[in-house]
Amino acid sequence: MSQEKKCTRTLDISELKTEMVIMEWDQQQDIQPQNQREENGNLNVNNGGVMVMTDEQLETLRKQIAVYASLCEQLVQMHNNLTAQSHQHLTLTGGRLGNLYSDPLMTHSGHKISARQRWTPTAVQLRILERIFDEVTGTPSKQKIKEITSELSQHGQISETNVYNWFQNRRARSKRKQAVAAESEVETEVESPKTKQDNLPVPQAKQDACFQNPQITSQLHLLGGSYRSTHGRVSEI
Amino acid sequence: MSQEKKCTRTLDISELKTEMVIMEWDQQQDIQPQNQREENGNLNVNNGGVMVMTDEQLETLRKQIAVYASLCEQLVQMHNNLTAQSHQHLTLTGGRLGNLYSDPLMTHSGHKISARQRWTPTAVQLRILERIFDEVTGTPSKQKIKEITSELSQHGQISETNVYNWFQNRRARSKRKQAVAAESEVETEVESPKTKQDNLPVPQAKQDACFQNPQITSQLHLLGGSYRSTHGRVSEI
DNA sequence: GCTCTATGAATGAATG
DNA sequence: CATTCATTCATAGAGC
Repeated sequence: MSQEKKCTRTLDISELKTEMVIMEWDQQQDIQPQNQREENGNLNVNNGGVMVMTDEQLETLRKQIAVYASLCEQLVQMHNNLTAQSHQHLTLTGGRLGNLYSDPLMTHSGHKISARQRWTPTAVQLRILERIFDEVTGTPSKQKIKEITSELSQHGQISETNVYNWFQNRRARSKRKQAVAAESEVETEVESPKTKQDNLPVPQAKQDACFQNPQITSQLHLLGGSYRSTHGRVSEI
Repeated sequence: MSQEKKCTRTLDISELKTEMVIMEWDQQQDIQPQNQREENGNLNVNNGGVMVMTDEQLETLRKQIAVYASLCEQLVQMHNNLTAQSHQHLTLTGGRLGNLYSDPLMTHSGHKISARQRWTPTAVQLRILERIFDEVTGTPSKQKIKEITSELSQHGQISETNVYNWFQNRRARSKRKQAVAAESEVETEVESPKTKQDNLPVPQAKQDACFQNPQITSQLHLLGGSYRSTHGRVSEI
């Protein structure tokens, strides 16, 4: 990465921040336009299928949309700056959200490269899973799995097996992580005299000891993602 | 190294993260129905300027916001993937839902502790690993891993996880190499050389509607660029 | 410096 | 559950 690009990025982010602040204001209006259900007292819908709201509320909605639009624009801009050299660019076409459902991969020369086969939790699903994971001890029962699956299916393709596997893996890896963590805890107490490089001229040798700490390491992987920058490969959402 | 530069960016993004949490509240409505917000009185009040709109119109607004919100989330994820340094990650967490997220590793005053660095075996370590790899068939037991780690630590920073991963990868790739080699023998006779991206025989994706809100999934495809649904995990403190 | 590749690491799924 | 396998993601370095 070049120096210039970094500078640019920082700038973009700062601007983004500005917009977000506006959103906070919006949010303080405590309007819930997103709410799909006609909650009691939330929206006043009369018999004619007509909904009544104040100018102020409408204005809030509009502002929120504007903020999001602006946000998206800037995020896209940011992305383009980041990938300015050789990667693909994003485009936000007009205010209208077009329906470009085409997957570039699929449309290229009929060469179908398949999308991934294995399930990948969406951000939302993952959040929910993590929450449940913290709440519950042990692997959820069969019934519980069903419920969770049901809930998660609202946010993307998922099966009970996925959920089951996820909990199995999550538990196992959480456990192992702890074990290793405890291990390094002991190691840190005993200062090993030979831990440093008695071994010489390897330039890479200087490393922050922190990266060896499993606790930290796991947390470093905050949000993984599957974004393939090389070859411009794409797959579905 | 470029630690300072990363640090700078961390500052900006950490703040942005905070704002993003707020941004997300829209989406949370469907996910966390049990979370009660103070909705009463907000939309019913019509003192003075009263706005009347149909359900349809309202729905349009809602959708638009939802689309943008989702877009933003996706964009943020893309950003994370592009700037994959761990502490540059933006995070969208259900902050308003009692899921109080705080990154213990990152003081929001902007001082990062460490960046992720991946382990790189030294020449000596590699030689030892290769030797052991040839000696042993299959995966070394945990005990064995410990021993190896211990030995290798004489020659540089290393953790058991590193060793474990190394063997996993080494074995997997050795295997794959053989398979590909055998395959290409047959291939060369009949067909032109295949790229190594050519695997994954399963044709069409069955996870098209994999993103959270089904009604807006198609619109998310408006992004002409390459990205796909992400997987990832939230730090568990 | 920009791209490409080898490879460390993460993780869904499978197996015992 | 404990391990292992398979696949993919991300990146440090090599090469142009």
